[in-house]
Amino acid sequence: MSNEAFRLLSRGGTVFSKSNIDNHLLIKRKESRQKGQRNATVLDGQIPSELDFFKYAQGGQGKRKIVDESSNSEKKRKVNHEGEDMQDEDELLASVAIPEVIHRVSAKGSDVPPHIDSFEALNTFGVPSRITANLKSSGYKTPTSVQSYCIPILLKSRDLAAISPTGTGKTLAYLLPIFSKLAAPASPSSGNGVRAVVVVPTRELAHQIYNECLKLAQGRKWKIILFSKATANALSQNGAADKVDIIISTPLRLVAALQNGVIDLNNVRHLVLDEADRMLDPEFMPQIQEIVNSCTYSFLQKAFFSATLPAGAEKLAMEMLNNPVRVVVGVKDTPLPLISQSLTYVADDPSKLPSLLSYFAKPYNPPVLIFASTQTRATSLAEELVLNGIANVDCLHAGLTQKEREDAVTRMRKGESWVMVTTEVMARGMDFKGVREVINYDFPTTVQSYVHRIGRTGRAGREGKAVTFFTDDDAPYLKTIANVLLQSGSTVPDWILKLPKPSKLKKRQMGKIKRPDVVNPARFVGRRDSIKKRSALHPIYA
DNA sequence: AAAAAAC
Repeated sequence: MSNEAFRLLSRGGTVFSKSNIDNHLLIKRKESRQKGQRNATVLDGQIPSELDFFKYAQGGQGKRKIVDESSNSEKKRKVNHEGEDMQDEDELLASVAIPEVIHRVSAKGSDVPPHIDSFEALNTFGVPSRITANLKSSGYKTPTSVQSYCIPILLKSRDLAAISPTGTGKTLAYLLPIFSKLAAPASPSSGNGVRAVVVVPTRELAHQIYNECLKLAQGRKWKIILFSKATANALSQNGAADKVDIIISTPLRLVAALQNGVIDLNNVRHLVLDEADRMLDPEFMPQIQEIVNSCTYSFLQKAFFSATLPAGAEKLAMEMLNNPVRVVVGVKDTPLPLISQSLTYVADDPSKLPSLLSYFAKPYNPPVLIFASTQTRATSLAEELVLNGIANVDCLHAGLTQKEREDAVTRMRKGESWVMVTTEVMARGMDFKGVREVINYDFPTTVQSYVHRIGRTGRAGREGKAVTFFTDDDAPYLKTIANVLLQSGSTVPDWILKLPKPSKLKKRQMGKIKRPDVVNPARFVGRRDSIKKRSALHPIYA
């Protein structure tokens, strides 16, 4: 069965009426409005519609269907029952600031440049007016904490390691200084070859950052490349690689281009590793090393960004940086307090599916993002949800074709996916502004994974909800994750906190626990061999 | 510790 057929099938039989969901949305919106009004220390944390990613998404024109329709029904409801004027719900929302968490910030290093309080202050740094104008037209008003500290540091050409929670605007914090320091699109005087490189762990994230670049690039002929096989090949044509300003790439893609001689990095002045701790993982490290070694420009600036940076990765990072400044926003390795988190006991693996179905039997806030531990389990879970009549279920993992992956992201950005089942590939960096709820169907194996996964909600000052299933098998790591919840202001049952510290042996045992390939083995008795990795839907339905 | 992701 094709992916499209999967989509069609998943549209059948809704468990919730549309109006149910709309009502739920309205309640949520009202709550946040009231919160905004009674909170005295509100900052200007609202998200202007111009800032919305949806309109930059491929094929994603305009706003998401669900939001539009809910605002229409709000309109009608008001006229019919309350006789109020017909002000659009989105205008109402825009006039109210969403409360923003005020973070503690630490900036350490020698001669740390002072932070800025407004984007206007960038004038004194010689930031081109075109850039500040683009900021304004894209709806950016006040810098977030990570932006106000990191932008001056990078503008002063310092190396930087920055740790800031999920959804706090790290991308702009490194892109704005790059555009500013490059000053103008590549010209004969700027040397030959690409001048700035951003390296990220997944293609989806690379694409998202590319879209963000396009916002800042408006009005000038910047040459920005989302690195792929095709764009790399295009560079091999006579001298094309010399007129490039910024490349966004995954590590292996870039290394392949280096080895093919398609590109050299001798003129790179700015190198950014986003999701730095992930990039310094053993599997990525050799490639990162090669990329760094290939950047031979004498005044190369390096900057590392992430929401998490375990001690080991931080040591590696600091050794790669030259007289760095270390900026920490909030508490390291801790989720945002805006995300209300809970742990749900589900006994064993077969009990998870019924638990999830009963979760969907109550009103919920779409879109929901669900994390599974493997590609086949993600596919299989998506199928089970479809077969159980959940509407607009989607699946995304790296076993799909490039096109299938891109289409899934587009549907998500357009609001067509109400339930997205995915793997670790979506855990980091992806900014789906509408995601209200994250469900960890399979228990995350590290604190970093937990923090990044649930960080797909509660972005840019919005509220979010995260539910994590755990079974008896997950016990060895339960306390570790429970402490993360506690640290960020969520509550945890007493008995979990009283658990003994897991022993090394127990942890080793947990590593050996093998979850079934599919979430409902009963459905696949005797047919397990037929499971193919590269398929959005199990062949049993084909 | 293991899966996923990277080509």
